[in-house]
Amino acid sequence: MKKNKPKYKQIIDAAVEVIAENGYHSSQVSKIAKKAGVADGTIYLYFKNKEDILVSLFQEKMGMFIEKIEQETTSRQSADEKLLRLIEVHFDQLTADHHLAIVTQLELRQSNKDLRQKINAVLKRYLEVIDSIVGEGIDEGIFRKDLDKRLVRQMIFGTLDETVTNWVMKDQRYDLVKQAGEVQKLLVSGLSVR
Amino acid sequence: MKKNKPKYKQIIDAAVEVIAENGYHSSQVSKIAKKAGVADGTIYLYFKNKEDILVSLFQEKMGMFIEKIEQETTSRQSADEKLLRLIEVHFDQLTADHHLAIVTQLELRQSNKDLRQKINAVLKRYLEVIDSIVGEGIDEGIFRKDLDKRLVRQMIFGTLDETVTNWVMKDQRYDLVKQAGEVQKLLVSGLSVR
Amino acid sequence: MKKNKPKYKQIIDAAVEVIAENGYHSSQVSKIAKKAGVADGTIYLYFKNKEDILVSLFQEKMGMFIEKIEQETTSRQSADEKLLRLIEVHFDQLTADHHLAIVTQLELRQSNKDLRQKINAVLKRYLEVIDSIVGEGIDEGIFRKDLDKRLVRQMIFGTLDETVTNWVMKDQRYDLVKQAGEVQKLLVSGLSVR
Amino acid sequence: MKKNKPKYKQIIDAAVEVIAENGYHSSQVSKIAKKAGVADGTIYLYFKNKEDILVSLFQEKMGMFIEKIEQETTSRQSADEKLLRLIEVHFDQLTADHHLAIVTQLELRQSNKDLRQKINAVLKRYLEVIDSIVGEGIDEGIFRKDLDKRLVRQMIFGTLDETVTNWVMKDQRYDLVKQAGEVQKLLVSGLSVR
DNA sequence: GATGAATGAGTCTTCATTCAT
DNA sequence: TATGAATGAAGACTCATTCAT
Repeated sequence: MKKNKPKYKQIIDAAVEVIAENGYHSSQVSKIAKKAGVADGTIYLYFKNKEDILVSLFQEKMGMFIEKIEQETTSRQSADEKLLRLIEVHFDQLTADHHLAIVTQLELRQSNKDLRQKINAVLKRYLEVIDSIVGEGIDEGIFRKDLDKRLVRQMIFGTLDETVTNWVMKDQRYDLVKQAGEVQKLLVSGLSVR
Repeated sequence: MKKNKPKYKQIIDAAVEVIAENGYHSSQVSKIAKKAGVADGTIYLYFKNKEDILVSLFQEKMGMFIEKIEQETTSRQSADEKLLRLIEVHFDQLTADHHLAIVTQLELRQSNKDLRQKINAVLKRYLEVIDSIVGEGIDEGIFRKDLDKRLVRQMIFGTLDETVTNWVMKDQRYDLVKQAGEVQKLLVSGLSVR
Repeated sequence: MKKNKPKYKQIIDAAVEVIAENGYHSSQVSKIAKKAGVADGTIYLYFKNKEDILVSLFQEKMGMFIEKIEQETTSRQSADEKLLRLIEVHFDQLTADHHLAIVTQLELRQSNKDLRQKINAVLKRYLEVIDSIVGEGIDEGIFRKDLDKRLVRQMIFGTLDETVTNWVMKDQRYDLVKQAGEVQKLLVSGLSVR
Repeated sequence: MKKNKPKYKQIIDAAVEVIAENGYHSSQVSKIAKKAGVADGTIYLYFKNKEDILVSLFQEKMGMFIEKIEQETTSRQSADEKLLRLIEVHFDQLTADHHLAIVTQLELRQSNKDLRQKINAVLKRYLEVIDSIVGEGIDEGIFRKDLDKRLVRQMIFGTLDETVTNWVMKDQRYDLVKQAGEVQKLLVSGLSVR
C-alpha cells in the first residue's frame, strides 16, 4: 500500500510486484488489488480489463526506460560511445528495479499474441534509438557502410535481451552493468581478432 | 512413455500443428487428441500431463534440430566456417518446418517458468555447440583470446533467436537462409569498419 | 422522497427513456443518473434503491394513466360505451408515449417477483375500473347476470395487454387506436355469430 | 437426483424445479447441477450456456404441451368444442405440473429480449392451433365471418394467459380446470346478454 | 491398451450502493 | 442537498485430468 501515489500508479506498481513474486499466471486481479490497497472494483475505474493493466504497465515503465536511454545517449559524442551508454543505461535500469526486470524478461513473455503486439509497438521507439545510433556510426565512418540495418538492430537488441534474460534467470547474482563495456566491444568489434 | 511407438509421435506432431494454428492458449488437450486421431484419455498413456507434451515436443524436435547442427558443423574446417554453417542450418531447419518455427519462436514462450526451465535444459546442448565453436576459434587464433564465453554465447544465440523471431512475426515473408552470411559476418566482424 | 420536486420527475423520466432505449438489463443506475443530469448518489436522495425507481415510475405513470381512464369513462352513459372508451384511452395513451409503451409491455416484465407484485398493486385501481364497468353493465341489463367478475376482468385485461404487447413487439407499426372498436365488439359479443 | 433419466432430461427437470422454487434470478447453474445430481461442468456437455437450458426447457415442455393440445382438439367435432377442449387441456396441463406453471407464467418472463423471442417462436405453433380453430368456426358458420384473426388470437391467448397467471399468483389455490367452461363461454359469447 | 463422459476447481468483471467531502 | 470515487459480493464457464468400461 503506497498511499501517497495516485491510484493509477499504485495499481501498476502493485502489478509489477505481484507478477514478479507470483508469476504471470498466478497474478489474479484480486491479488493485485490487495497489494495496491484498493478494492477489486477500483482496478476497473483505472483500467479497461486485466490485459490493460499489463499493457499500461509496460507502456508506463518502458516509456520511462526508453526516455532515459534517449536522454543519456544524445549527450554522447560518437556512435560507439552512444552505443556503450545505451547498454549501460539499459543494464543499469533493470538492475535498479529487479522486479521490473523479472516482469519484462520472463513473465510478460507469457502473454498472448495480442498483448505481445502491443508490447512490440512500445518497443518500436527503442529500436528507433538503436537505428539512429547505427546510422550515425555509419555517417561518422566508424561503422561499415554496407550494414543491413534490420540485422544490426536484431543483433543489438537480441544480444542485450538475451544477456539480461540470462542474468535474471541466474537470479541476478552478478553485476550486469560491469559487463556493458565488454558487450559493446563484442557488438562493435565482433569475435574476430581484428 | 514409449518413444518408439507411432502414437507418441502422432501426438507430438499433432501438438505442433495445433499450437501453430491455434496459438498456445487455444490448444486444448482435446484439440490435440482430435488432430492426433486418439481419445483424450489416450494422451495420458503417453504423457504425464499437458506440460509433458510440450516438453517432449521440444525435446524431440530440438533434439533432431541440434543433432543436425552438430553433424553439419563438425564437417567444416575452421571456426568461422562452422559458425556460418551453424547459422545456415539453424535458419534452414526452421524455414523447412514453418509450424515448428511458430511454435518455438512465439507460442512456447507463453509457457510458465517451470516449462521454460525445462526448455532451457534442452537448449543447453545447442549452447555447448556454440561454446565449442568459439573455443576452437580462439585456439585457431581467429577469435579474440579475451572473449567472455558466456557473453559470446548470449550474443550469438540472442542474435539468431531475435532474427528468427522477427522473421516469423513478419509471417516468414522473406528468405531467412539468404541472410545467414551477413549475420555471420556481423557476429564475427561486428559493426566496426575493421 | 419529495414527489413535487422537479428532480424526482427528472429521474423518473430519465429512467423511462433509458429503459426503453437500452432494455431493462442494460439500464444501470449510473446511466439513469447521467440521462437525468444528476450524480449517481443523488438518485438515492429521492429513491430508496433501484427497484424503488421502477416502482415509482410505474406508480407515477400508471397513476396518470388510470386517472385519465377513470375520467374519460365516467363521462359515458352506458357500460358498453364506457368499455369502448376505456379501450380507446388505454390504446391512445400508450400510442402517445411509445417509450412508456415499451417499458410497461416489455421491459418491466423482466423484473423479479417482488417488483411484479408491487406493480400489480398499482394495477388494482385499473382492474377496479373494469369491475365497476362490468357491474354497471349487468345492472343496466346489457351484460349477462351470471358473469364471473374475476374471469371477465381477466379476459378484458388479458386481451388489452396481449394486444398492446403484440403491437409493441411489431414495433408499433400499425394504428392501435383504430382497433379499439373491434376489440370492444369482440369482448362484448364474443366470437359467436350472435 | 433422478438416476434413471438421461442426463439431458435430468437437467431440464432440475432446472424447472430450481427456478420454480428459487425464482429466475436466484437459479444459478451450480444450483441446477446440484439438483440434477451432476457436476457443474456436465451441464455444458448438454447445453451451450445457461440461456440454452431455459430455451431447451421451454421447447421441451411447451413442445409436449402443444402436442397434447393439438391431439386433443382434433378429436372434437365443432370449433366451439375444440376451443373448449383447448382451454381444458391448457388449464389441465398446467394444473398437473405446478412447477412448470410457475416457471412459464412468472419466472421465464424475466428473461431478456433474446430469450423471449426464442420463446415466442415456440409459442407460434400454439397460436396456429388457435388460428385454425377460429378458421374452422367461421367455415362452420358458428363464428362471425368478419372476425379479425389477429385480434381474436390475441383475445384468446391473452385471456388464457392472464387467467393462468392470476391463478398462479394466487398460489394455485382454486380449481382452474373447472373454469374452462365459463372461459370458453365468455370468449364465444362475450359479455353481452345475447 | 483405448475410450470419452464426467468432473470441479478457479477467476474476471459488473454495478447497486455508500459516504467523506 | 449534491457529489462521484470507491466498494466488494456474486456467478457463468473452461478444460486438464480421471476412471469405469
